[in-house]
Amino acid sequence: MASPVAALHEARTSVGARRSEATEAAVLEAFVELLAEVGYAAITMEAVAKRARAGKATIYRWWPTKAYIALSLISKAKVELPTPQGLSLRSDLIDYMTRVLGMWRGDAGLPVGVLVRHCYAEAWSDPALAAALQSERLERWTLLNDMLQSARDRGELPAETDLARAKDFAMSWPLYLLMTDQVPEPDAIARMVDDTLNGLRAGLSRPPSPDT
Amino acid sequence: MASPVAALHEARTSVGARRSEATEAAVLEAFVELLAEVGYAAITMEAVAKRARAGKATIYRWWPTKAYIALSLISKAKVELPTPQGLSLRSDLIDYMTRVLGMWRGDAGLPVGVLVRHCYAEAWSDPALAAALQSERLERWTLLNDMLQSARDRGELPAETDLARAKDFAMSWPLYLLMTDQVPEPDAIARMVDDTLNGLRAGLSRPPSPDT
DNA sequence: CTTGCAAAACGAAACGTTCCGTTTCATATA
DNA sequence: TATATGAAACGGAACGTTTCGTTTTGCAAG
Repeated sequence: MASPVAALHEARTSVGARRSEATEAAVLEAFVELLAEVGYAAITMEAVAKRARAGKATIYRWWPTKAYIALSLISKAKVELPTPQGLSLRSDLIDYMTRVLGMWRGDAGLPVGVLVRHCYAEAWSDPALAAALQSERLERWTLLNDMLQSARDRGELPAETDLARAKDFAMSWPLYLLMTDQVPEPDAIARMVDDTLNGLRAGLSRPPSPDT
Repeated sequence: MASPVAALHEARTSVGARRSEATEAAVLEAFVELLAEVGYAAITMEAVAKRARAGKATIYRWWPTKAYIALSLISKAKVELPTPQGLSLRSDLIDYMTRVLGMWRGDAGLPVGVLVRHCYAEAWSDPALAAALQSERLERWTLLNDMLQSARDRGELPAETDLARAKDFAMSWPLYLLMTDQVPEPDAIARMVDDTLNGLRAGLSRPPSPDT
Protein backbone atom coordinates (compact mmCIF):
# COMPACT_ATOMS: atom_id res chain seq x y z
CA MET A 1 0.00 0.00 0.00
CA ALA A 2 2.28 2.75 -1.21
CA SER A 3 1.28 6.34 -0.77
CA PRO A 4 0.03 8.16 -3.87
CA VAL A 5 3.29 10.02 -4.15
CA ALA A 6 5.52 7.00 -3.72
CA ALA A 7 3.40 5.21 -6.29
CA LEU A 8 4.84 7.53 -8.91
CA HIS A 9 8.12 5.60 -8.79
CA GLU A 10 8.49 2.14 -10.26
CA ALA A 11 9.91 -0.82 -8.40
CA ARG A 12 13.67 -1.45 -8.55
CA THR A 13 14.92 -3.05 -11.73
CA SER A 14 18.55 -3.14 -10.81
CA VAL A 15 21.00 -2.91 -7.95
CA GLY A 16 22.15 0.19 -6.16
CA ALA A 17 21.73 2.14 -2.97
CA ARG A 18 18.18 2.50 -1.69
CA ARG A 19 16.24 5.59 -0.96
CA SER A 20 17.33 7.21 2.25
CA GLU A 21 14.47 7.32 4.72
CA ALA A 22 16.46 9.70 6.86
CA THR A 23 16.62 12.17 4.00
CA GLU A 24 12.93 11.81 3.26
CA ALA A 25 12.11 12.50 6.88
CA ALA A 26 14.47 15.46 6.96
CA VAL A 27 12.85 16.97 3.87
CA LEU A 28 9.35 16.62 5.28
CA GLU A 29 10.46 18.03 8.60
CA ALA A 30 12.14 20.98 6.92
CA PHE A 31 8.98 21.64 4.94
CA VAL A 32 6.87 21.67 8.10
CA GLU A 33 9.24 24.07 9.79
CA LEU A 34 9.32 26.42 6.82
CA LEU A 35 5.55 26.30 6.54
CA ALA A 36 5.28 27.60 10.08
CA GLU A 37 7.99 30.18 9.56
CA VAL A 38 7.33 31.73 6.16
CA GLY A 39 4.01 30.31 4.91
CA TYR A 40 3.32 27.98 2.02
CA ALA A 41 3.73 30.45 -0.82
CA ALA A 42 7.20 31.52 0.28
CA ILE A 43 8.57 28.00 0.56
CA THR A 44 11.18 27.29 -2.09
CA MET A 45 12.77 24.00 -3.04
CA GLU A 46 16.09 25.70 -2.46
CA ALA A 47 15.24 26.56 1.13
CA VAL A 48 13.86 23.09 1.80
CA ALA A 49 17.07 21.53 0.51
CA LYS A 50 19.26 23.79 2.60
CA ARG A 51 17.22 23.29 5.75
CA ALA A 52 17.15 19.54 5.28
CA ARG A 53 20.84 19.37 4.37
CA ALA A 54 19.79 17.57 1.24
CA GLY A 55 20.91 18.01 -2.34
CA LYS A 56 18.44 19.74 -4.60
CA ALA A 57 18.83 16.93 -7.10
CA THR A 58 17.74 14.47 -4.45
CA ILE A 59 14.60 16.43 -3.72
CA TYR A 60 13.64 16.81 -7.36
CA ARG A 61 14.35 13.11 -7.72
CA TRP A 62 11.40 12.25 -5.48
CA TRP A 63 9.11 15.27 -5.55
CA PRO A 64 8.51 17.11 -8.83
CA THR A 65 7.02 20.13 -7.06
CA LYS A 66 6.57 21.37 -3.58
CA ALA A 67 2.92 20.44 -3.91
CA TYR A 68 4.01 16.81 -3.91
CA ILE A 69 5.89 17.35 -0.70
CA ALA A 70 2.69 18.80 0.71
CA LEU A 71 0.80 15.74 -0.51
CA SER A 72 3.30 13.48 1.23
CA LEU A 73 2.61 15.31 4.44
CA ILE A 74 -1.14 15.07 3.92
CA SER A 75 -0.83 11.33 3.41
CA LYS A 76 1.14 10.90 6.59
CA ALA A 77 -1.32 12.94 8.61
CA LYS A 78 -4.19 10.54 8.33
CA VAL A 79 -3.31 7.64 10.58
CA GLU A 80 -4.67 8.85 13.86
CA LEU A 81 -8.40 8.66 13.17
CA PRO A 82 -10.28 6.32 15.50
CA THR A 83 -12.73 3.63 14.53
CA PRO A 84 -16.37 4.67 14.59
CA GLN A 85 -18.43 3.71 17.59
CA GLY A 86 -21.41 2.75 15.47
CA LEU A 87 -23.93 3.99 18.01
CA SER A 88 -25.50 6.58 15.76
CA LEU A 89 -24.50 8.20 12.53
CA ARG A 90 -24.75 11.58 14.17
CA SER A 91 -22.36 10.82 16.99
CA ASP A 92 -20.00 9.02 14.61
CA LEU A 93 -19.96 11.99 12.28
CA ILE A 94 -19.40 14.48 15.06
CA ASP A 95 -16.53 12.37 16.30
CA TYR A 96 -15.06 12.06 12.83
CA MET A 97 -15.46 15.67 11.84
CA THR A 98 -14.02 16.87 15.10
CA ARG A 99 -10.82 15.02 14.34
CA VAL A 100 -10.69 15.96 10.68
CA LEU A 101 -11.28 19.63 11.37
CA GLY A 102 -8.78 19.56 14.19
CA MET A 103 -6.23 18.13 11.81
CA TRP A 104 -6.97 20.80 9.24
CA ARG A 105 -6.74 23.47 11.86
CA GLY A 106 -3.39 22.19 13.00
CA ASP A 107 -4.19 20.95 16.49
CA ALA A 108 -1.49 18.31 16.09
CA GLY A 109 1.09 20.89 15.04
CA LEU A 110 0.73 20.67 11.28
CA PRO A 111 -2.05 22.75 9.70
CA VAL A 112 -3.07 20.19 7.11
CA GLY A 113 -5.86 22.41 5.83
CA VAL A 114 -3.34 24.83 4.35
CA LEU A 115 -1.70 21.99 2.47
CA VAL A 116 -5.03 20.67 1.23
CA ARG A 117 -6.05 24.01 -0.17
CA HIS A 118 -2.84 24.59 -2.07
CA CYS A 119 -2.74 21.05 -3.36
CA TYR A 120 -6.20 21.32 -4.83
CA ALA A 121 -5.37 24.60 -6.48
CA GLU A 122 -2.18 23.32 -8.06
CA ALA A 123 -3.84 20.10 -9.09
CA TRP A 124 -5.88 22.07 -11.57
CA SER A 125 -2.83 22.62 -13.74
CA ASP A 126 -1.20 19.28 -12.94
CA PRO A 127 -3.22 16.22 -13.98
CA ALA A 128 -0.80 13.83 -12.28
CA LEU A 129 -1.18 15.67 -9.01
CA ALA A 130 -4.96 15.68 -9.46
CA ALA A 131 -4.93 11.91 -9.87
CA ALA A 132 -2.73 11.45 -6.83
CA LEU A 133 -5.02 13.68 -4.83
CA GLN A 134 -8.07 11.74 -5.91
CA SER A 135 -6.63 8.40 -4.87
CA GLU A 136 -5.54 10.00 -1.64
CA ARG A 137 -9.09 11.18 -1.11
CA LEU A 138 -10.55 7.74 -1.75
CA GLU A 139 -8.11 6.12 0.62
CA ARG A 140 -8.52 8.72 3.30
CA TRP A 141 -12.28 8.66 3.54
CA THR A 142 -12.78 4.92 3.82
CA LEU A 143 -13.60 5.43 7.46
CA LEU A 144 -16.37 7.83 6.52
CA ASN A 145 -17.56 5.31 3.98
CA ASP A 146 -17.76 2.56 6.60
CA MET A 147 -19.62 4.90 8.86
CA LEU A 148 -22.24 5.68 6.24
CA GLN A 149 -22.59 2.05 5.26
CA SER A 150 -23.19 1.00 8.85
CA ALA A 151 -25.79 3.71 9.19
CA ARG A 152 -27.50 2.51 6.04
CA ASP A 153 -27.46 -1.06 7.31
CA ARG A 154 -28.97 0.09 10.59
CA GLY A 155 -31.71 1.88 8.69
CA GLU A 156 -30.53 5.37 9.61
CA LEU A 157 -30.15 6.20 5.94
CA PRO A 158 -32.43 5.22 3.06
CA ALA A 159 -31.57 1.79 1.68
CA GLU A 160 -30.97 3.17 -1.79
CA THR A 161 -28.39 5.72 -0.61
CA ASP A 162 -25.44 6.06 -2.98
CA LEU A 163 -22.55 5.71 -0.53
CA ALA A 164 -19.85 7.23 -2.68
CA ARG A 165 -21.96 10.27 -3.41
CA ALA A 166 -23.08 10.54 0.19
CA LYS A 167 -19.43 10.51 1.27
CA ASP A 168 -18.61 13.36 -1.08
CA PHE A 169 -21.69 15.25 -0.01
CA ALA A 170 -20.80 14.86 3.64
CA MET A 171 -17.35 16.35 3.05
CA SER A 172 -18.49 19.20 0.84
CA TRP A 173 -19.84 21.40 3.60
CA PRO A 174 -16.76 21.05 5.82
CA LEU A 175 -14.48 21.61 2.85
CA TYR A 176 -16.35 24.74 1.88
CA LEU A 177 -15.91 26.05 5.39
CA LEU A 178 -12.22 25.23 5.15
CA MET A 179 -11.87 27.10 1.87
CA THR A 180 -13.63 30.17 3.19
CA ASP A 181 -11.74 30.33 6.46
CA GLN A 182 -14.77 29.38 8.50
CA VAL A 183 -13.64 26.08 9.98
CA PRO A 184 -16.03 25.61 12.91
CA GLU A 185 -14.83 25.66 16.47
CA PRO A 186 -15.43 22.36 18.26
CA ASP A 187 -18.71 23.52 19.76
CA ALA A 188 -20.13 24.36 16.32
CA ILE A 189 -19.30 21.06 14.71
CA ALA A 190 -22.55 19.43 15.79
CA ARG A 191 -24.49 22.09 13.95
CA MET A 192 -22.46 21.54 10.82
CA VAL A 193 -23.06 17.80 11.04
CA ASP A 194 -26.78 18.34 11.47
CA ASP A 195 -26.91 20.46 8.34
CA THR A 196 -25.35 17.63 6.41
CA LEU A 197 -27.49 14.96 8.01
CA ASN A 198 -30.67 16.65 6.85
CA GLY A 199 -29.50 16.21 3.32
CA LEU A 200 -28.37 12.65 3.83
CA ARG A 201 -31.45 11.43 5.64
CA ALA A 202 -33.72 12.72 2.92
CA GLY A 203 -32.08 10.24 0.59
CA LEU A 204 -29.25 11.39 -1.58
CA SER A 205 -29.89 9.14 -4.53
CA ARG A 206 -33.58 9.73 -4.95
CA PRO A 207 -34.68 10.43 -8.50
CA PRO A 208 -35.45 14.10 -9.14
CA SER A 209 -38.81 15.18 -7.86
CA PRO A 210 -41.30 16.51 -10.46
CA ASP A 211 -41.07 20.18 -11.35
CA THR A 212 -42.75 22.75 -9.09
CA MET B 1 -19.80 49.95 -6.76
CA ALA B 2 -16.19 49.42 -7.59
CA SER B 3 -14.84 45.91 -7.76
CA PRO B 4 -12.87 44.74 -4.73
CA VAL B 5 -9.60 45.04 -6.59
CA ALA B 6 -10.22 48.46 -8.04
CA ALA B 7 -11.33 49.57 -4.61
CA LEU B 8 -7.75 49.20 -3.43
CA HIS B 9 -6.80 52.27 -5.48
CA GLU B 10 -10.08 54.10 -5.53
CA ALA B 11 -8.93 56.79 -3.13
CA ARG B 12 -6.66 58.44 -5.70
CA THR B 13 -7.08 62.21 -5.34
CA SER B 14 -4.40 63.47 -7.66
CA VAL B 15 -5.01 65.75 -10.59
CA GLY B 16 -2.64 64.41 -13.18
CA ALA B 17 -3.03 61.78 -15.82
CA ARG B 18 -5.65 59.13 -15.12
CA ARG B 19 -5.47 55.41 -15.21
CA SER B 20 -5.57 54.06 -18.72
CA GLU B 21 -8.60 51.87 -19.22
CA ALA B 22 -7.11 50.64 -22.45
CA THR B 23 -4.11 49.31 -20.59
CA GLU B 24 -6.29 47.65 -17.98
CA ALA B 25 -8.28 45.92 -20.67
CA ALA B 26 -5.11 44.86 -22.48
CA VAL B 27 -3.69 43.33 -19.32
CA LEU B 28 -6.85 41.37 -18.59
CA GLU B 29 -7.05 40.21 -22.17
CA ALA B 30 -3.43 39.12 -22.15
CA PHE B 31 -4.03 37.20 -18.95
CA VAL B 32 -6.98 35.36 -20.47
CA GLU B 33 -4.95 34.45 -23.52
CA LEU B 34 -2.03 33.18 -21.49
CA LEU B 35 -4.37 31.21 -19.27
CA ALA B 36 -5.61 29.32 -22.29
CA GLU B 37 -2.14 28.87 -23.71
CA VAL B 38 0.08 27.93 -20.77
CA GLY B 39 -2.19 27.45 -17.75
CA TYR B 40 -2.49 29.49 -14.60
CA ALA B 41 0.65 28.30 -12.84
CA ALA B 42 2.90 29.18 -15.77
CA ILE B 43 1.62 32.72 -16.14
CA THR B 44 4.23 35.29 -15.18
CA MET B 45 3.85 38.99 -14.69
CA GLU B 46 6.63 39.38 -17.20
CA ALA B 47 4.72 37.52 -19.89
CA VAL B 48 1.52 39.39 -19.15
CA ALA B 49 3.33 42.70 -19.51
CA LYS B 50 4.94 41.70 -22.76
CA ARG B 51 1.73 40.33 -24.22
CA ALA B 52 -0.22 43.42 -23.18
CA ARG B 53 2.53 45.78 -24.32
CA ALA B 54 2.46 47.26 -20.88
CA GLY B 55 5.25 48.24 -18.57
CA LYS B 56 5.83 45.90 -15.67
CA ALA B 57 5.76 48.87 -13.35
CA THR B 58 2.30 49.74 -14.56
CA ILE B 59 1.03 46.25 -13.84
CA TYR B 60 2.52 46.12 -10.35
CA ARG B 61 1.05 49.55 -9.84
CA TRP B 62 -2.48 48.15 -9.99
CA TRP B 63 -2.18 44.44 -9.21
CA PRO B 64 0.17 43.28 -6.46
CA THR B 65 0.05 39.66 -7.65
CA LYS B 66 -1.31 37.73 -10.54
CA ALA B 67 -3.99 36.46 -8.17
CA TYR B 68 -5.39 39.99 -8.14
CA ILE B 69 -5.55 40.00 -11.91
CA ALA B 70 -7.47 36.75 -11.65
CA LEU B 71 -9.79 38.36 -9.14
CA SER B 72 -10.41 41.25 -11.51
CA LEU B 73 -11.45 38.76 -14.14
CA ILE B 74 -13.71 36.93 -11.69
CA SER B 75 -15.39 40.19 -10.78
CA LYS B 76 -16.04 41.04 -14.40
CA ALA B 77 -17.48 37.61 -15.14
CA LYS B 78 -20.53 37.96 -12.97
CA VAL B 79 -22.79 40.37 -14.77
CA GLU B 80 -24.65 38.00 -17.01
CA LEU B 81 -26.75 36.17 -14.42
CA PRO B 82 -30.48 36.49 -14.98
CA THR B 83 -33.12 37.46 -12.45
CA PRO B 84 -34.87 34.55 -10.79
CA GLN B 85 -38.30 33.59 -12.05
CA GLY B 86 -39.65 33.06 -8.56
CA LEU B 87 -41.87 30.15 -9.58
CA SER B 88 -40.19 27.60 -7.36
CA LEU B 89 -36.95 27.47 -5.48
CA ARG B 90 -36.01 24.31 -7.32
CA SER B 91 -36.41 25.78 -10.78
CA ASP B 92 -34.72 28.99 -9.70
CA LEU B 93 -31.77 27.09 -8.31
CA ILE B 94 -31.44 24.91 -11.38
CA ASP B 95 -31.45 28.00 -13.52
CA TYR B 96 -28.90 29.73 -11.33
CA MET B 97 -26.58 26.77 -10.94
CA THR B 98 -26.67 26.05 -14.63
CA ARG B 99 -25.29 29.48 -15.33
CA VAL B 100 -22.78 29.49 -12.50
CA LEU B 101 -21.41 26.09 -13.41
CA GLY B 102 -21.30 27.04 -17.06
CA MET B 103 -19.27 30.07 -16.15
CA TRP B 104 -16.89 28.00 -14.07
CA ARG B 105 -16.57 25.50 -16.83
CA GLY B 106 -15.76 28.21 -19.32
CA ASP B 107 -18.77 28.08 -21.60
CA ALA B 108 -18.35 31.80 -22.23
CA GLY B 109 -14.70 31.39 -23.12
CA LEU B 110 -13.11 32.09 -19.76
CA PRO B 111 -12.87 29.14 -17.34
CA VAL B 112 -13.65 31.12 -14.21
CA GLY B 113 -13.48 28.00 -12.07
CA VAL B 114 -9.74 27.79 -12.57
CA LEU B 115 -9.34 31.35 -11.37
CA VAL B 116 -11.57 30.76 -8.38
CA ARG B 117 -9.58 27.77 -7.24
CA HIS B 118 -6.24 29.48 -7.44
CA CYS B 119 -7.52 32.62 -5.80
CA TYR B 120 -8.81 30.70 -2.82
CA ALA B 121 -5.52 28.90 -2.44
CA GLU B 122 -3.42 32.03 -2.58
CA ALA B 123 -5.79 33.85 -0.28
CA TRP B 124 -4.65 31.57 2.50
CA SER B 125 -1.29 33.31 2.62
CA ASP B 126 -2.60 36.75 1.68
CA PRO B 127 -5.11 38.24 4.13
CA ALA B 128 -5.85 41.20 1.87
CA LEU B 129 -6.72 38.89 -0.98
CA ALA B 130 -8.86 36.81 1.36
CA ALA B 131 -10.81 39.89 2.35
CA ALA B 132 -11.26 40.94 -1.26
CA LEU B 133 -12.45 37.46 -2.12
CA GLN B 134 -14.94 37.45 0.69
CA SER B 135 -16.50 40.74 -0.31
CA GLU B 136 -16.56 39.48 -3.86
CA ARG B 137 -18.39 36.40 -2.66
CA LEU B 138 -20.95 38.41 -0.77
CA GLU B 139 -21.58 40.66 -3.72
CA ARG B 140 -21.72 37.84 -6.21
CA TRP B 141 -24.26 35.70 -4.43
CA THR B 142 -26.85 38.37 -3.71
CA LEU B 143 -28.97 36.83 -6.41
CA LEU B 144 -28.88 33.51 -4.61
CA ASN B 145 -29.75 35.31 -1.43
CA ASP B 146 -32.82 36.91 -3.00
CA MET B 147 -33.83 33.55 -4.34
CA LEU B 148 -33.68 31.93 -0.94
CA GLN B 149 -35.48 34.80 0.72
CA SER B 150 -38.33 34.64 -1.79
CA ALA B 151 -38.60 30.93 -1.20
CA ARG B 152 -38.74 31.48 2.52
CA ASP B 153 -41.42 34.13 2.09
CA ARG B 154 -43.43 31.76 -0.06
CA GLY B 155 -43.14 29.09 2.61
CA GLU B 156 -40.87 26.81 0.61
CA LEU B 157 -38.26 27.02 3.32
CA PRO B 158 -38.76 27.04 7.09
CA ALA B 159 -39.45 30.51 8.41
CA GLU B 160 -36.48 30.38 10.74
CA THR B 161 -34.00 29.61 7.96
CA ASP B 162 -30.70 31.43 8.34
CA LEU B 163 -30.36 32.94 4.87
CA ALA B 164 -26.65 33.66 4.98
CA ARG B 165 -25.86 30.15 6.13
CA ALA B 166 -28.30 28.63 3.65
CA LYS B 167 -26.57 30.54 0.87
CA ASP B 168 -23.19 29.18 1.88
CA PHE B 169 -24.63 25.71 2.26
CA ALA B 170 -26.19 25.85 -1.18
CA MET B 171 -22.85 26.74 -2.75
CA SER B 172 -20.78 24.21 -0.85
CA TRP B 173 -21.84 21.17 -2.85
CA PRO B 174 -21.24 22.81 -6.23
CA LEU B 175 -17.92 24.20 -5.03
CA TYR B 176 -16.81 20.80 -3.85
CA LEU B 177 -17.63 19.37 -7.24
CA LEU B 178 -15.62 22.18 -8.80
CA MET B 179 -12.64 21.47 -6.60
CA THR B 180 -12.67 17.78 -7.35
CA ASP B 181 -13.08 18.13 -11.08
CA GLN B 182 -16.60 16.78 -11.03
CA VAL B 183 -18.54 19.80 -12.25
CA PRO B 184 -21.87 18.29 -13.36
CA GLU B 185 -22.92 18.28 -16.96
CA PRO B 186 -26.11 20.27 -17.54
CA ASP B 187 -28.32 17.20 -17.29
CA ALA B 188 -26.94 16.34 -13.85
CA ILE B 189 -27.46 19.75 -12.34
CA ALA B 190 -31.02 19.01 -11.25
CA ARG B 191 -29.77 16.09 -9.19
CA MET B 192 -27.17 18.25 -7.53
CA VAL B 193 -29.78 20.87 -6.70
CA ASP B 194 -32.07 18.24 -5.23
CA ASP B 195 -29.32 17.03 -2.95
CA THR B 196 -28.93 20.54 -1.62
CA LEU B 197 -32.66 21.16 -1.36
CA ASN B 198 -33.10 18.21 0.94
CA GLY B 199 -30.75 19.85 3.36
CA LEU B 200 -32.34 23.25 3.00
CA ARG B 201 -35.95 22.14 3.31
CA ALA B 202 -35.25 20.29 6.53
CA GLY B 203 -34.39 23.62 8.06
CA LEU B 204 -30.81 24.72 8.19
CA SER B 205 -30.99 26.66 11.39
CA ARG B 206 -32.78 24.14 13.55
CA PRO B 207 -31.19 23.63 16.93
CA PRO B 208 -29.23 20.39 17.17
CA SER B 209 -31.40 17.35 17.74
CA PRO B 210 -30.83 15.44 21.00
CA ASP B 211 -28.19 12.75 20.96
CA THR B 212 -29.28 9.34 19.63
C1' DC C 1 32.92 -16.87 1.66
C1' DT C 2 35.42 -13.24 -0.22
C1' DT C 3 36.33 -10.00 -3.44
C1' DG C 4 35.34 -6.96 -7.16
C1' DC C 5 32.27 -4.23 -9.90
C1' DA C 6 28.40 -1.89 -11.79
C1' DA C 7 24.05 0.47 -10.55
C1' DA C 8 21.89 3.68 -7.88
C1' DA C 9 21.32 7.37 -4.36
C1' DC C 10 23.43 10.82 -1.88
C1' DG C 11 25.38 15.88 -0.47
C1' DA C 12 27.50 19.64 -2.38
C1' DA C 13 28.59 22.96 -5.62
C1' DA C 14 28.25 25.32 -9.87
C1' DC C 15 25.78 26.37 -13.95
C1' DG C 16 22.73 29.21 -17.27
C1' DT C 17 18.04 30.72 -17.31
C1' DT C 18 13.91 32.76 -15.95
C1' DC C 19 11.28 35.64 -13.26
C1' DC C 20 10.91 38.84 -9.59
C1' DG C 21 10.05 43.60 -8.14
C1' DT C 22 12.32 48.16 -8.51
C1' DT C 23 14.36 51.97 -10.74
C1' DT C 24 15.25 55.05 -14.42
C1' DC C 25 14.11 57.52 -18.42
C1' DA C 26 11.50 59.99 -21.94
C1' DT C 27 6.84 60.92 -23.24
C1' DA C 28 1.90 61.91 -22.89
C1' DT C 29 -2.19 63.61 -20.51
C1' DA C 30 -4.90 66.55 -17.45
C1' DT D 1 2.93 70.56 -12.08
C1' DA D 2 1.47 66.01 -10.97
C1' DT D 3 0.58 61.62 -12.45
C1' DA D 4 0.45 57.56 -15.62
C1' DT D 5 2.57 55.12 -19.25
C1' DG D 6 5.95 52.02 -22.23
C1' DA D 7 10.42 50.60 -22.41
C1' DA D 8 14.68 49.21 -20.79
C1' DA D 9 17.93 47.88 -17.43
C1' DC D 10 19.07 46.42 -12.89
C1' DG D 11 20.50 43.10 -8.87
C1' DG D 12 18.79 39.30 -6.64
C1' DA D 13 16.39 34.98 -5.97
C1' DA D 14 14.82 30.69 -7.33
C1' DC D 15 14.45 27.40 -10.91
C1' DG D 16 15.84 22.88 -12.67
C1' DT D 17 20.03 20.55 -14.45
C1' DT D 18 24.56 18.98 -14.46
C1' DT D 19 28.79 17.68 -12.54
C1' DC D 20 31.72 15.62 -8.98
C1' DG D 21 33.26 12.50 -5.43
C1' DT D 22 31.34 9.32 -1.94
C1' DT D 23 28.54 5.70 -0.06
C1' DT D 24 25.35 1.90 -0.31
C1' DT D 25 23.54 -2.13 -2.55
C1' DG D 26 23.14 -6.55 -5.22
C1' DC D 27 25.20 -9.88 -8.06
C1' DA D 28 28.79 -12.56 -9.96
C1' DA D 29 33.38 -14.23 -10.40
C1' DG D 30 37.05 -16.23 -7.98
